[in-house]
Amino acid sequence: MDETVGKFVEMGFSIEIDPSSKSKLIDEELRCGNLSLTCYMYFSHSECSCNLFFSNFSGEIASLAEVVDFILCCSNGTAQQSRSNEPPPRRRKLNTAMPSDDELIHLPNPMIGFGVPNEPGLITERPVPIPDIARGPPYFYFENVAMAPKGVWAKMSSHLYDIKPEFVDSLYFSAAARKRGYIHNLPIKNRFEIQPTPHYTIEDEFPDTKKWWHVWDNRTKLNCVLTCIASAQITKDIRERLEKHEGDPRVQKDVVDQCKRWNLVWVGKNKAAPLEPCEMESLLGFPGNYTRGVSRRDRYKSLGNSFLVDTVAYHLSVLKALYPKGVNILSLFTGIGEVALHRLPIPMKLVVSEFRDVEELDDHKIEGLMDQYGGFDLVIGGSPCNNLAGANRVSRTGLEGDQSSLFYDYCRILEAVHHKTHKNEKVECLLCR
DNA sequence: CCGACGATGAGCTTACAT
DNA sequence: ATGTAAGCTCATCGTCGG
Repeated sequence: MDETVGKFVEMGFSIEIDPSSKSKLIDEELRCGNLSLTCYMYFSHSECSCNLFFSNFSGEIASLAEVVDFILCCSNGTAQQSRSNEPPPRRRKLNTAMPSDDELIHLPNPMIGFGVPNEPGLITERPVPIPDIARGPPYFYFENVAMAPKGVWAKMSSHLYDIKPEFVDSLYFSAAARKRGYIHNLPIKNRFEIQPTPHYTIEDEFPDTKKWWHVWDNRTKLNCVLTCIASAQITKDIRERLEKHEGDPRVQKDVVDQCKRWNLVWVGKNKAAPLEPCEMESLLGFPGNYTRGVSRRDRYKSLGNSFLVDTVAYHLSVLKALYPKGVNILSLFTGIGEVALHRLPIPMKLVVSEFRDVEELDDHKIEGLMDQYGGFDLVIGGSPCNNLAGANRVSRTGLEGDQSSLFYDYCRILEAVHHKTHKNEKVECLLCR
């Protein structure tokens, strides 16, 4: 690794490697005349190795010929980095360091992670143990969409101590599906459900819908709650079609498809409507009117971006025995982890959350907060899924996307907390002696 | 400016048939 | 083993009326 970097330095590139970071992606654009390559270096702390990738101007993996041309051009001494005066050309981000087939992470079926209440398949030992370096405290809990583009979960795992993700569909904790992956270093023994237990079917969750529910609509679970809902026009069209073509099985199938597409429930005669914000709150395990105070549209948006409280609380429930006096929490990207903890009930000594911008939370600030409050027991957060989510037609650009790349800030902050925690431990040990 | 609406598929999975 | 079909998804953008 050092040799490779050394050669680049000889060629006139200044590639900075942060020695405090154990795992890092360096994305540097190199230019030479009219040639342009992007260099990706990816460090894996599990393998203590460095992988080097190049992409060409189009964002594809550069051919050997392109790399050779570039190096020859550079050796004439005309190489420069793009940070100079002129703006860099627009380029697509490369999906870097795609793992090979045997490294890809496949989604389990059924999607129950290490087990869920009321279902067989519960295990209390991880099939792949947590590496020593990642053993808590500090504990961490990271969340994102399960069905991310290929290779994303393998990469996120490699940046989080190679801990294998736990994929859980929250339909085992509610009346709606929600397929999510969680990377965490929590114990998995002696988890427990929070009370009261949730409603597991649409009928139990929304009893008023039962009398309007058509027999040919055999859904018992809703689909994943998204950030947008159907317009009133769709409800109107469904009603008109059903009244016009009563009993037509083809129309009925189309209607059910629409209901699945837009997550509609039957709230009147032939009236299929989207959920109200307060109904979504209940479905996701939040207190009533939790998101009240902003526009309806914004409520839907934040609810679509939420955790499912009962799922998260089930995973976090093991903290109750570990921290009977309360948990110091650093919450990133979202304040929803706190709700899950409120419902446990685990006493919370502190929650630091809702940072306007995680990028502003640098190592210095983290150390200051930890000195001030006595460290963090749990770092919880779900990084932005915008560029990973299947519903995104415009910019599903992967982990390096504009929003989703904030994942690396989660890693950075976690690493800083980790580092500081262990540094303090050492001081304590010396004092003990 | 704010909020509601409609148009905009791909990428990945599983299930099933061949 | 391989092909085919069906199903699902923490969304974004421009427009338009208030």
